[in-house]
Amino acid sequence: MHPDLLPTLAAVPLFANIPQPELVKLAALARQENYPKHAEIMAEGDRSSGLYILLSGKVKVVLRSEEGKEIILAILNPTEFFGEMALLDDAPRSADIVAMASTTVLLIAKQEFKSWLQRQPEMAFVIIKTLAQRLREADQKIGDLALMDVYGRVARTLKGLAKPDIQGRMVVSENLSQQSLADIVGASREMVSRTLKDLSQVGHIWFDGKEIIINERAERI
Amino acid sequence: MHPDLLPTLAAVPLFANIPQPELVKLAALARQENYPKHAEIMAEGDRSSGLYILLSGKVKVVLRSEEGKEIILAILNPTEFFGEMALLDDAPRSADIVAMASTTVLLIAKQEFKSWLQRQPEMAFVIIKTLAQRLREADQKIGDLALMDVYGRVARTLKGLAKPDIQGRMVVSENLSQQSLADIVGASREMVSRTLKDLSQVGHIWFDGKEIIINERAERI
DNA sequence: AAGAGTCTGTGAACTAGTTCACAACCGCAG
DNA sequence: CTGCGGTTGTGAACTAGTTCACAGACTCTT
Repeated sequence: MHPDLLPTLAAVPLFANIPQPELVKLAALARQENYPKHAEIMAEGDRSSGLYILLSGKVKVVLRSEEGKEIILAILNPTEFFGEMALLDDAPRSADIVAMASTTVLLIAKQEFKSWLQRQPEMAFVIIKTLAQRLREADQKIGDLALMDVYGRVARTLKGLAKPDIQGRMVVSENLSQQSLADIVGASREMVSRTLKDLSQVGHIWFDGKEIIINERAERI
Repeated sequence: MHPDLLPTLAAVPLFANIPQPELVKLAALARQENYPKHAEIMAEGDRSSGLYILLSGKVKVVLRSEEGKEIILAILNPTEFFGEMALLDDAPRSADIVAMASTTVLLIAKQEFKSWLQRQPEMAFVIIKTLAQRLREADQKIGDLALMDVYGRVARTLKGLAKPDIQGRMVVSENLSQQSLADIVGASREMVSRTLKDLSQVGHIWFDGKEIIINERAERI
């Protein structure tokens, strides 16, 4: 077991309210796995292997068409979990999980997790909240795809990805390629390129090296 | 209280495993409400009022753009519930609920529901499963919108709506207008009209009065 | 520092889907 | 039966977005 696993576990929202000694037991039972960039952590159609907790790195949840087009459903960061859905309803996975950087995950076996869920009803609530949150975001994305044009989707996505930096500016730092952004908004890479140009010409965004700064004063970016 | 409420309640999946006497208490606490066709049961931005259980009728969950375009996120039928999301995370509603026919709902107050959830952990599991199911469907819809053309989306949607009838044929009976179908797949009414024509010309579907029969033998409808 | 691979910008042709406009149709209230 | 609101079919013009093609910029690696 990795030495600093325990403090990391304590920071996972899913394990909030779980007493320290219990976490130690969990850490002993769980397995750590490492994946290089671009590795497929789970593939569509897989039967569930367990609950994954992202310890470091970054993963994307994607769907792919036969022609190779892909859409990113979500990007997950450390302390977030995935794999719970297939776990809970025993249906095969419906999306792929791909490492966007070198990442390590903690894998909790299905049975292990289920018995935990029974003993720690608090965890069930965290899961409910997370699922509700994700469903809300998914519904919004459906709305965006059906009701907005590419310009609007790109603008909204940037806003969603931005986090305040030290100077209080809203910054998208992710080091996100135009292709990834295109896969998030469901548009072609070229279209995203043109849209970013437009947005920066109107003054809604500007570039600082690899980062994108967002002008919050524009109400309708 | 409506006389045959109790048997109806017993059929609600959310209340599976809840002992009869408890259900009686619940029925006493809950309120019934009626809505005519087209009525807005909940509007976007509302604060949560409680958990709604659909007793009879049919509702749609929709998002609307400023220009009046709308996309149907889901259609709910009796025994299904809604309103749980705003309830659980206290965020304002993100979609509208509109009656598609004359409908009656059972409204359980927020506090009521929450204390139930505490006392009946079984209910939490049902909710988790339902949310997981809905999230799965939402993700699929995102994939459809981003990766398929209108033809594919209409075909898939029809398949999803179809239910086997007495003769074992897969039938969409819902009495669904082309406009509604268009709002489900995220396309224009005209496009749906043309697509249905195509699908029936190729022999993937055909019409029997108001019903649409789906040819299952076509693997790739 | 050179070369390979990846990412970005942009013009031009193309196409899926929208929008508009209108005729025909259906079902039902009076 | 008659008329009227909602639904459907279809042509034609238009447009947002895709696809293709290619040039330039950037960034690793060795």
